[in-house]
Amino acid sequence: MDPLTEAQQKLMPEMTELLKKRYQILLTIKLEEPIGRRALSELAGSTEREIRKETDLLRNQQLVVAKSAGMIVSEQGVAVLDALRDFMRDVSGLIAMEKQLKSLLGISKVLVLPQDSDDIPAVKSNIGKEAARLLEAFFPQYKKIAVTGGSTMAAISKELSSDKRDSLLQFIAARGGLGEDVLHQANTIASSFAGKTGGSVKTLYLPDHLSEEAYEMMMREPVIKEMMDLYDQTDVVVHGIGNAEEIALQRQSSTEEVERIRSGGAVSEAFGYYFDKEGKVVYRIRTAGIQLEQVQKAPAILAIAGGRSKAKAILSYFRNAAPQTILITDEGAAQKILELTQKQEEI
Amino acid sequence: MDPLTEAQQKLMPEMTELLKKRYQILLTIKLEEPIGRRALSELAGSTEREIRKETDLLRNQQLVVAKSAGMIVSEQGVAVLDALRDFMRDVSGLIAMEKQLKSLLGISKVLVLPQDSDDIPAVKSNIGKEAARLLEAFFPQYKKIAVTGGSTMAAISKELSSDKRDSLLQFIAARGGLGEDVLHQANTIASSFAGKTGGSVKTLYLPDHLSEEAYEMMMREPVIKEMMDLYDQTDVVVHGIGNAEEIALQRQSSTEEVERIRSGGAVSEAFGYYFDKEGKVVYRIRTAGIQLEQVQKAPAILAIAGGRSKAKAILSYFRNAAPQTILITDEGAAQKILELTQKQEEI
DNA sequence: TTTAGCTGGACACTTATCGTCCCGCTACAT
DNA sequence: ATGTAGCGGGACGATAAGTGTCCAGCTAAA
Repeated sequence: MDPLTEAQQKLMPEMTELLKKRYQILLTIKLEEPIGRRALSELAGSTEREIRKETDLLRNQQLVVAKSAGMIVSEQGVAVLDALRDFMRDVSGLIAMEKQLKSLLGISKVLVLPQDSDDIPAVKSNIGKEAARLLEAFFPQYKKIAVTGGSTMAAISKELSSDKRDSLLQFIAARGGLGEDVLHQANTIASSFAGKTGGSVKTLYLPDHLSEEAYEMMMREPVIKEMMDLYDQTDVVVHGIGNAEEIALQRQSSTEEVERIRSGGAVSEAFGYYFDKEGKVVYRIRTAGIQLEQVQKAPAILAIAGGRSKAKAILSYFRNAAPQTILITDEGAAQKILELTQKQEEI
Repeated sequence: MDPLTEAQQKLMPEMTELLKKRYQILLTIKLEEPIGRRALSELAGSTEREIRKETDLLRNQQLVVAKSAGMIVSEQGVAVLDALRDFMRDVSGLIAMEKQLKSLLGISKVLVLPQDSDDIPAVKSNIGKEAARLLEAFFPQYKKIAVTGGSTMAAISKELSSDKRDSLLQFIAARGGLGEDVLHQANTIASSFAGKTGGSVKTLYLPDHLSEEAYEMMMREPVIKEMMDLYDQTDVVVHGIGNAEEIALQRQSSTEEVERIRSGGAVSEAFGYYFDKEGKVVYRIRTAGIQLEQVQKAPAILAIAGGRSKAKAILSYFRNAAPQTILITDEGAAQKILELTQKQEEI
């Protein structure tokens, strides 16, 4: 780190926290504009008064302007965000974390974003935005993109900029409809991606919890077979990583399933597979969808998960993840992962 | 200025003031160490509590350590001071001020130091220190140095580092003994300089307020004549600049003299000469000492004066000062000077 | 041995901050 | 056209933080 910055921090130790807080607020406003105090305080995870104090300051500094519909970031504000982006990543130690995680997880790229989405819901939007930027960078080269479901994936679709339209893009739902909220189903997300980018969409509608015979029969259907072939040609896989138990409960799985997941020691879940803490597959939901092998042979894989509560799941998943996988996460998760592994080393 | 710093300031406008304050306190401790809270609060011009709050912080940051004799700056603290020195000058706009003053006063070099010695007595020590560094840089080249009196000059002698000893140096009292405090007489200062540097000293003892005849007679004395010749060979002149009225009062001048000084519109004083606001000599104390012409033909001249109260005097003196003169002043004086000249331009 | 000056602790008091509610307004959806 | 949700700004008692001031105990120099 810059020796000047270090000296500043020595003389003003409160600077880092204060800068982080204000930067986060300004960033959140930018991501959600126009937004009011109350909504902002929800997203930032602080009280209305706190938000008010800081936004008053930001307004005085002419970084945001207050319109009747809410606050928006001024041109100057955007400039400040840009100027501080790398600095904030450095000063928070994010760059150092990325390096550590890269070697720890054995993958080529890790992106760690500020704060913790467990504390500050707005961090999810930022993760979504950066994931969207990364994904968009693949568009010229790769056209067949498989996407899963989940709120994390929804955040990405929100942040896809519509000025990168490309009608050749093909978004493929990586999984069939499951017992999840329809808004966060892979099918919904895939069509949302397509809508934002002007690409086409391939959805997969298969009810969850089929009997084995029904399942086998469906797999012989041409529409379904076509999807299975598409999975083989996938260029990019974009997926979230979940906590095994949470996901199992969300899906209203049968008690038998939950039992198998529990007894197998499942920690993480991704595209229908459950992994234990060694990264071994301990269970798989019997529904159509992309195969683990198909994911791993894709040229590019984006794995997205934030919040310290996901640390264990991330660690579990990356025990056997493909080396070309790119992880996009946040400070909270990254910190926790490094803590956990450090403890293990001590033992 | 660095765009990153600018962005930081936008997001944390209180940073500048806070940094300045803490930097100044740390610097003052360094200059006066070991020093206690009460003495420090006097020098810094703030309350004991304020000082205590900040020094507690500095101690927590391990920039200072508290010994029973007082606080001293740690190694880390010195590093912080060094790292921040140029930054503070930049962020306070001192560098910009120096440029403006250089062209305004028509001289080649101006050094502006932080804060205002009218508010913070410790600033004088800093001015003294920097003046000492500048003077020391001349030592290899120039050996004959004429010095005047005053508290400013005393501050320099305090800060002369004794590890630059040079027995060839010759310090010449630029003036005879005047009705001033003996501690701040040119003679005292000159011998103090000599003591610190290992050089020799030439003092000039002549009572103030001599009759004209006695004065003429003295001037024919060999000891005195020798001094007059030395003035001709002076390499460096180091002098302060005073407010005409203050100096006149300090010297317990006769009412006649004070009247002449007043009616002449004298604003500034330096080495016994009084200048009006156009820089014209309006009066000269009849005592032995260096001549204005002798000063102006010296290869190097250091003029030192700080505090906004000295702004008018500085401005007055530099109306006709030699272009090789170097001004060492502080933020308060510099700011006031620029304000004053800006007002004149508006009219 | 005395004394001056230092740190660290203590405490009442003032000041600023915070949580909370309300108001009038605007923009959008009905 | 009209209702309504959400906005910024104002206000104010409760509360926490900061401030001025003193004292005890200690150390080092005179």
